[in-house]
Amino acid sequence: MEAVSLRKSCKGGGIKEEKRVESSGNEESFKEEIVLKFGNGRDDHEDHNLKPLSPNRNDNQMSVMPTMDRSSAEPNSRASSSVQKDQDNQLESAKAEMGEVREENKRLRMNLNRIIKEYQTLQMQFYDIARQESKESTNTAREETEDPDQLVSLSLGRTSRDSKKDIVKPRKGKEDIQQDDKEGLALGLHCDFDMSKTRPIETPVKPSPENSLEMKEEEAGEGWAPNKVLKTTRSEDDEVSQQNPAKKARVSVRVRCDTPTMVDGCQWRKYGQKIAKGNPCPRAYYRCTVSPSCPVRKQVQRCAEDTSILTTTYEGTHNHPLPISATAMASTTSAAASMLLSGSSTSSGGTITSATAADFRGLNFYLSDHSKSKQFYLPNCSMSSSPSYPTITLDLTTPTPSSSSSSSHFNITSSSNFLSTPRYSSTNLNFSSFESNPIPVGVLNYGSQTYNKNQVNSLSFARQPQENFYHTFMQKGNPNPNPNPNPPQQPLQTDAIAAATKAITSDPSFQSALAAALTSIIGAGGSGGGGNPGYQIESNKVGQNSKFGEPFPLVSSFPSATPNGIKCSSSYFNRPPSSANSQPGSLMFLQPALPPLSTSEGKSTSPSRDHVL
DNA sequence: CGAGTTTGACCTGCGC
DNA sequence: GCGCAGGTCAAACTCG
Repeated sequence: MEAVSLRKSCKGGGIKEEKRVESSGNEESFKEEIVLKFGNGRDDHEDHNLKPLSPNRNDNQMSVMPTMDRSSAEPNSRASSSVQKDQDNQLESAKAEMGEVREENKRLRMNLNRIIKEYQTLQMQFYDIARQESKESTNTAREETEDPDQLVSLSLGRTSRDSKKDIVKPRKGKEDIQQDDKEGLALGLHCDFDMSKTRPIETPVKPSPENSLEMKEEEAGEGWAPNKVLKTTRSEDDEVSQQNPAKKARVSVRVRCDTPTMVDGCQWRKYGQKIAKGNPCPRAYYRCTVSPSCPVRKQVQRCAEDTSILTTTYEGTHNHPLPISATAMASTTSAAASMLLSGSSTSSGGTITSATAADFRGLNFYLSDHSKSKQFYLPNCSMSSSPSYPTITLDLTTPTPSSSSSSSHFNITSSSNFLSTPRYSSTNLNFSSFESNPIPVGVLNYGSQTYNKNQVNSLSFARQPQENFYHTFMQKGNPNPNPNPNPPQQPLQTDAIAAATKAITSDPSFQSALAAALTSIIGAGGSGGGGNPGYQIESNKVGQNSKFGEPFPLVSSFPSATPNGIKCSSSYFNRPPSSANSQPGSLMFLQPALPPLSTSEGKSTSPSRDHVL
């Protein structure tokens, strides 16, 4: 996909040429794209990245051009010379594009900085308001500030209790977290609350300036009218949903696995099963049983046309502490949900919503308007989603033949629908083909603090220069400059990096979503084959065996290089610590700071993890 | 025997 | 108002 656009500009190739390039050499093309995207600030990195990668592209060209020459009936000698020229032209145009990308990155960075500042300002303002409110309701405040469990509670949405706590919780939590024993976990989670403090989405009763703004946008834009939610919610969720329309955001995770359900670290009890229309495969309904009052539910259904694809839809907010293994998924879904809502409700400018497909290049970010189409974007999975709920889908399956991303491996595609102010939207993150792409396992570093167990890699989403971020990945993923060390592996890495970079610079809230998603991918890729079949998806009962009373590791480690793919992307979520025996790298599941569910304030100020962490 | 699953009935929202 | 479909309930059943 990216290769197409690049070669277009370089060679002015026709459609036929583009198609060939895309089909035969997109992996190398992705490398090239990554270089362009990441080589934005420092020449040394640019050079380092470009030089070893250029041969790849040339090799790719060599493999492609003869075919094209044959089609144009040119002699071989002329063909080779033209290939040389093409290569030179490509180099030049690539350099030119690098410059453009550099400029773009600068702009994005400036935007990001500005957003961070705005966020900080608004946060301060909100804290002042919150303190005033907390004085008025000191009783409730004391109660809830004394609840330590809230520090590790993840939210897909917000509950009324959460909101109170959010308001009450003083800012200190953000600093305390860094000294917390459970740093890795608490960090993101706490940031989540920090975000929620600045984005009190569930207080229609007590409208603050932010809230009123949000409500306006929701009603006008997304149509997240509270009335509608009130209608659709039922007894258990009434308390929550009445106050929080965003509570109903759903996150679907599509994984390819053969087991009945995927293990996400949480404890579920099946309470129903139904044959949904259009899909002969029954949909199973599960309820979180970690806490009796936990309102979180999930639906599990196999894809009708590809029964190996399992779609798990999460809905609701955990009102209890989560084990690490569960927070991995919870953070992913939460991040995705937050991204969905912030993205779908964001009016414009500087965020992912304004990014065009061309901007994202390797990224595919699908948003479908459920008010118009009730189906997910993937034609091979027709699981319908309620039009009442915005749904984001993390697609962890291999790309389908009909997928527009062809063989891209990390796709977050922005469709025009995204820009069309959908009433109810569905977002799709397509992290494809990681089965065959064991990514180097790194440590996700969401801020200035590195939560690094084995000090193998440092994958920074916050303050590390992108060049380092990329370079680290490249070193790990492709230590050998050999043009074809392991073709299937590289694209995912580079694509993921490109995706991360672009997304991060585009939208801080998306940063969290992407970070969590990357975490998933990395873990999945690393935990796959390599003689660890036990890491593959487990049955529900197996998952239940990991009782929550047992200690959960703070750090989950995975083999960094596994030749074989995995069958279920979520396998790592419940992976026992003992299984991390052969890890050259390790992965710590940090909780990305998730702006809980979007508000207009969050949109305009785009809370940044950089700031929080 | 307790916990979890199955499954038919029931409830609710929505479109016509 | 009616029918459809999604979602939930709860008694019966299964399993360890």
